[in-house]
Amino acid sequence: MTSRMKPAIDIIDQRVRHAMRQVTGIEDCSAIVTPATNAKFGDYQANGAMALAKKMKTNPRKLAEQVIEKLDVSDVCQPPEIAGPGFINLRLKPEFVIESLRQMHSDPARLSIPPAEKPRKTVVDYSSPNIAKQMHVGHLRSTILGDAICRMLEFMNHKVIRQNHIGDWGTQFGKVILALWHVCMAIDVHKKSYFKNDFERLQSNKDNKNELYKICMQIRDRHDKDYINDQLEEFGDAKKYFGRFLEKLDDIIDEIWPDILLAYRFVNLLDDILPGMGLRIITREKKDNEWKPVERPYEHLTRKITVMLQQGGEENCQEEDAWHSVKKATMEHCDYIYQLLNVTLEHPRDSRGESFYKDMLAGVVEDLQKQGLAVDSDGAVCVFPEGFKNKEGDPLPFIIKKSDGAYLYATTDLAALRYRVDELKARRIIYVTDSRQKLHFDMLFAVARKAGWARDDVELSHVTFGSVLGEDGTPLKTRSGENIKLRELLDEAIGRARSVVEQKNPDLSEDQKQQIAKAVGIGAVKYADYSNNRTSDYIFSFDKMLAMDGNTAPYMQYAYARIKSIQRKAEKSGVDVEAELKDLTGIEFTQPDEIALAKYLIRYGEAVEMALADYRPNFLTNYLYELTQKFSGFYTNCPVIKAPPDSRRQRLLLCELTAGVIKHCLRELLGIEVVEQM
RNA sequence: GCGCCCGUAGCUCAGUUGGAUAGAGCAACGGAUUUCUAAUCCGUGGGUCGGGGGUUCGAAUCCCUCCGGGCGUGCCA
Repeated sequence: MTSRMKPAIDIIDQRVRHAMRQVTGIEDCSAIVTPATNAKFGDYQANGAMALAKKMKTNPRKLAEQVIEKLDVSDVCQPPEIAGPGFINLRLKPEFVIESLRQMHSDPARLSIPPAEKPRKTVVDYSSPNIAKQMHVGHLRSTILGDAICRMLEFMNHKVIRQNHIGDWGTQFGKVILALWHVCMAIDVHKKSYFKNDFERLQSNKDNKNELYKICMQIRDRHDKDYINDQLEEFGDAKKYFGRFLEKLDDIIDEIWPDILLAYRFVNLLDDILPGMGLRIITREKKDNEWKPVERPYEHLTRKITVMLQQGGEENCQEEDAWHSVKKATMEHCDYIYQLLNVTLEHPRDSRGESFYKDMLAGVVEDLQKQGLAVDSDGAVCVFPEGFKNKEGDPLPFIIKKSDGAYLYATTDLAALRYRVDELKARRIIYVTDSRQKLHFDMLFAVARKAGWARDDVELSHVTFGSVLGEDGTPLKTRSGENIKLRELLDEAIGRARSVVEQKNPDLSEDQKQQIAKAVGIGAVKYADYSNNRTSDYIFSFDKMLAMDGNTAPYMQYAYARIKSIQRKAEKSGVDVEAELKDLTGIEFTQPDEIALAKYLIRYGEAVEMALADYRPNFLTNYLYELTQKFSGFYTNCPVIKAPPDSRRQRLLLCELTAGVIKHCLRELLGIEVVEQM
């Protein structure tokens, strides 16, 4: 039976608080226990007496003296000391440190970290790629940050429900369908990929308005002709070619996938350019049960398709299959990236895209109207939550239905939130998106609270993060201004790691080299992200993240590999490491490097706690970095294999636990692989 | 205009409800290798914590103000 103890800092905090309560009679005293700022003050310090003395207007030093009289920490620390204006300094007892190490050793799965006392069912909403787009750097942070949060929560025994809120509904829905139609026309009618040519022409003329107008007019003319050509009167919209094309789509989609991606970008680009040009396009609308050709502004086309689809109905049902095909192909790509990144997100298990909520959207709007929270405003349906103002100082709207009848992400997010609370029984919902969406989530939460869809027993939090920047300090893009594909970025990381392995350790087998390159390359990208404070932007640099010095994945992996090497060598020289660590009595650390490492090892639980409290993995990486630095000092000054048996045994223990912590933190909590040699 | 975030060493960044002398890495300079992986370690220099004011035993941290930057701000997500 293994016993698990709270981190020392929590034990001390509790005891000091108790003592403060006894002295002052005040219930909620705050002990403010932190790691000592300087080793000469001990291991921990309690600053709470000073803060409390201020509140009570008494002498802080005297209060501190009264507190330590009542303070019983004799099982954990040496007698406390008071310093300066009223710091209470605490030094861990060697026996406590050694006992803690023993417990960690006897509990390799948890390293003696107790699970949460009150597990909470938690929904984590993260990654959220878009349909018909390849994942790019913009998805990196949400995906891996969300993954680390899920891993940490699960480690602490919370029930986690991952929700990949895929962007598969809304405006881009119409764009995808239009893009598919272009691909169909290109293949079946024109027998050539005209949109590729058009796309390039539009791009290369982006500063020449006259030329753009001419190109758009040509595109419009072809579109009109194709559109009329694609009609079958008795069936309605786009049936002659497009209908047949959709029937075979599933079989050919892999082959034409690059075309679909390009056509999608073509439609997007066109949508950016068209407004203000006044070009009109032929389409049809059903009036009195009869289809009538009508002219509409070209730029309204994708929106029109979107609305048709959101309205559903028999006439609009042909796209359903197309939709599934595109989604399937997109998610296969995403799954590949997830596997490469080693994140615990799987399609379809964790997917619940925007489209999942489509039938709940009307109900969301209705219910808010019934409650009197949603009102008409300029033709749109809006909620005006308290405390939000626009530039004129007027109430800021949370728009849940557009004037053209379409729903927005506000509506979808409300429906999703309601579903998560009512159906998934979430008691905490964590949204991992970039900080630019802060206002949206603040308003979302305000509306959900006001509507009674999230009560006080449900915690809502928006975990924000900054942008990934290029070396020039602007958002990371290719030279031509496009988002960098995640796939390409990761491949390059692996390639760079590979060449380092090749250089440093050419004798390894092909398999080993590739395995190390992958672990190091992917690990480097993820670790670099984790080690930055999530709220700030950071500059992406392969050279820095793959450096062997400093707070990088390779440095941690190297430390781990060195320990493994020691253990292998020890075995080779006839030491049975496991047997040696069976009996852990009579240990006594004498070397400063041993003591520093031992004391730092037992603080792993503290680091996990801090990282989870604020969803900041950089606390974990900071801890790992300090741990490995302390290990390096130990490694340099304390030989293991050549040490006398008693000394060797306790040094092997430190090695074993250091490796255990590195591996657990990297692999279990951050999803970064370790390697036995590198 | 208003709101949110940010400004820490030449560069990239940490800094745990306000705590003792503000820390790393890179770059620069100087050392260490017959030694368990030198993909390493040790040392040196480098700071008006954007400026100013305030709160107090004590401020990079909290408040005010100014300067500089990023993002957001009614029908994208």
